[in-house]
Amino acid sequence: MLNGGSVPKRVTIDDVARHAGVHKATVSRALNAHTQVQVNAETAERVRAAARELGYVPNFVARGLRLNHSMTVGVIIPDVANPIFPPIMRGIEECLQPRGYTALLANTDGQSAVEDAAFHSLLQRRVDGFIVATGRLDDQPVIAGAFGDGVPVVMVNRWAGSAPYPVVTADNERGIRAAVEHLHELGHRRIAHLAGPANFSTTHQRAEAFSAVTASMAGVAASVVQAGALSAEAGATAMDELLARQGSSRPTAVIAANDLVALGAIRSLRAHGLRCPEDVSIVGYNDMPFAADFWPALTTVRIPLREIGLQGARMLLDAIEAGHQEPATVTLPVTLVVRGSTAIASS
Amino acid sequence: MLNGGSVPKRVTIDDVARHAGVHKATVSRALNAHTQVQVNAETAERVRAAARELGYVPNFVARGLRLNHSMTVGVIIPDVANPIFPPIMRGIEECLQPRGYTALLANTDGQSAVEDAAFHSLLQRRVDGFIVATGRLDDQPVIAGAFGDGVPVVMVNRWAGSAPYPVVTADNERGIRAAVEHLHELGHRRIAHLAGPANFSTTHQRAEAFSAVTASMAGVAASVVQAGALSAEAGATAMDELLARQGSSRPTAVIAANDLVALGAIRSLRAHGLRCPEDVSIVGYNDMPFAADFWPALTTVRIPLREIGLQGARMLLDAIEAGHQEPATVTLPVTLVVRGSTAIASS
DNA sequence: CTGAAAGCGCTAACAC
DNA sequence: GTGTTAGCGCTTTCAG
Repeated sequence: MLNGGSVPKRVTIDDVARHAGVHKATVSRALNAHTQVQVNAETAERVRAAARELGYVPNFVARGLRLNHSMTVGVIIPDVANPIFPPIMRGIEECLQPRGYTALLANTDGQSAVEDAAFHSLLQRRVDGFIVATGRLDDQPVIAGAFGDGVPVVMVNRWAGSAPYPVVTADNERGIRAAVEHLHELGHRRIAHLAGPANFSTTHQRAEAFSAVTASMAGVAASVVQAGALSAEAGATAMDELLARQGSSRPTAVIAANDLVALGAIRSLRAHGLRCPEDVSIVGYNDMPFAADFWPALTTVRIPLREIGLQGARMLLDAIEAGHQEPATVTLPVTLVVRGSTAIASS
Repeated sequence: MLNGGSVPKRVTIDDVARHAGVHKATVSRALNAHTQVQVNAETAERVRAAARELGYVPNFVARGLRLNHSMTVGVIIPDVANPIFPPIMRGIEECLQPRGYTALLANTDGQSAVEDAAFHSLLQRRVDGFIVATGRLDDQPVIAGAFGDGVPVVMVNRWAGSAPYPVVTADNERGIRAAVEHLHELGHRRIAHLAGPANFSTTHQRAEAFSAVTASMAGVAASVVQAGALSAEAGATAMDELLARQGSSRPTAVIAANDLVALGAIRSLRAHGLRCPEDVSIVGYNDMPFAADFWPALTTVRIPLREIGLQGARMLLDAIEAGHQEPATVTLPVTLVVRGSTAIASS
């Protein structure tokens, strides 16, 4: 049996004090970089030695209670298993770790109830701030409520409709424009958009941009079909619908709301005996990990996932440390990555 | 400006007590499911009303300090962006959340120094236990040291050499056996293994199993080449080496240490003008997300990632709540998933 | 430069 | 059924 029943009592600052023959206040001062100067060099050394010998591990929760912070931030995402989030989280961690913070993670599966519960749970744990990736344009009263609690929040990737939080996102308008222009240059004139849910800021903007950009191009016939979700299944269904409805004036190219939807569209094409890119070109969005290993390798708009996380975390920590935050919006640049799923229009 | 400079003072249990006209101890009792019975029903209702009106959020860190637990577990993984970990984390969360725990996440990139720092940082935050996925067969003194601290640890997927911790993993021997038998049935007689690092328990076992299984099969010529890491790049390099070295007696099938290595092997094949599966069959390991969307769709050994996380978390929480743990090993079953990357041997 | 004392927000004896 | 008291482990005035 490991740890047979009784946990060995953890060593506290008092133990170290006793062992070094000083008062615990002196130990505290000696061990904190900030206050180290206040204590005699050799006393400090004696304290450090005592701490080492006893295997002292400072208790951050006690310290946090006293100092009113937890050095902890809550990260709320829909689903770690959605491939765009891991890179964002890496970016977040990259910023947090050297600054002494750690992330408390919560998945919500996009369900409001779970989201509220997670938010509340993290609030109870006194996280110093939130990074939320579950923004929806329709109301999110609970998240919006953090505003009143004075806990800083930054939105990443998507933003919320109601709450005036800072957000770091990528440039949807330019991404879509690049995709449309790429297809246009390849000779495509009938282009469709497999749009994502209208209550995500990202997919909403992409759909708007698609309409705006195609409307301004002479000779381009644009159509939009709605995908019910940002999944391959929904993408396949939407593509089925497009293929059924269009008859002879079928589009020769489609821009999907994201890579998962694009993946579904490719499956649908295959199921209909059509080839990508020979019969229909497809462009995705996000450049999710392994997008280059699909068949065909996906042409897609790359968004700087890691950078979004990094900047979001940086903005949050700055706000935490400053004690207030400004509702800034930072929009990061995107780039079109041309691979095998787009080709010259055949018809 | 949001939260203009001064954070609104958080409401405490004392505020609620004052507002409800009772003592804070009564508030505590009224609000804790456990002790609710001790208080008069209408007093309790008055307290709840007061809490609601004031927007009281219990402070878990204060409570944790008093109760000596944090309702928090540390999850140490090499890299969230490695596709096998998100499903494991989902499994972990699935168990943690309903039981009131939340996960503190740390990535280590497989570097011992980072790992030690993460471990220490989580220890300072007084996590109630650890789930570690970074096991290595060679020594990990810091992780092993947790043993002495009396903090429960469970290893998931990989295990460590030195520390006697419980572990939940998948059956490597059977997985490799299934892969070899599948290839044998397809007529392959020259089979190679692209082995992973020998200091991971998983890839070590797979390599051992490969040798054992092929040795017991008449007429099978087996060879092993070492991949330097579990990445597509390392897989491609290893495959290059295999292709260069084998000359005319080139293997007709290869079993990779994992899907990433398999992906690299496929790229190498393509670079050499060889086709998969027509010229060489490839089987991966893990059935990582999107393995079915690669080209060709990967035949691979599926390991129950989510289940590994789920069970690992369950074992940990049980140990935390019991106050001690037994060094159990649970080995979960695997299944071979046959897709497009394996075919009948052509030569 | 160091010690004494107070208190962060909470819960658990212990009274009554 | 409810109030009083003490104290979890730490940092920070305030004295000296």
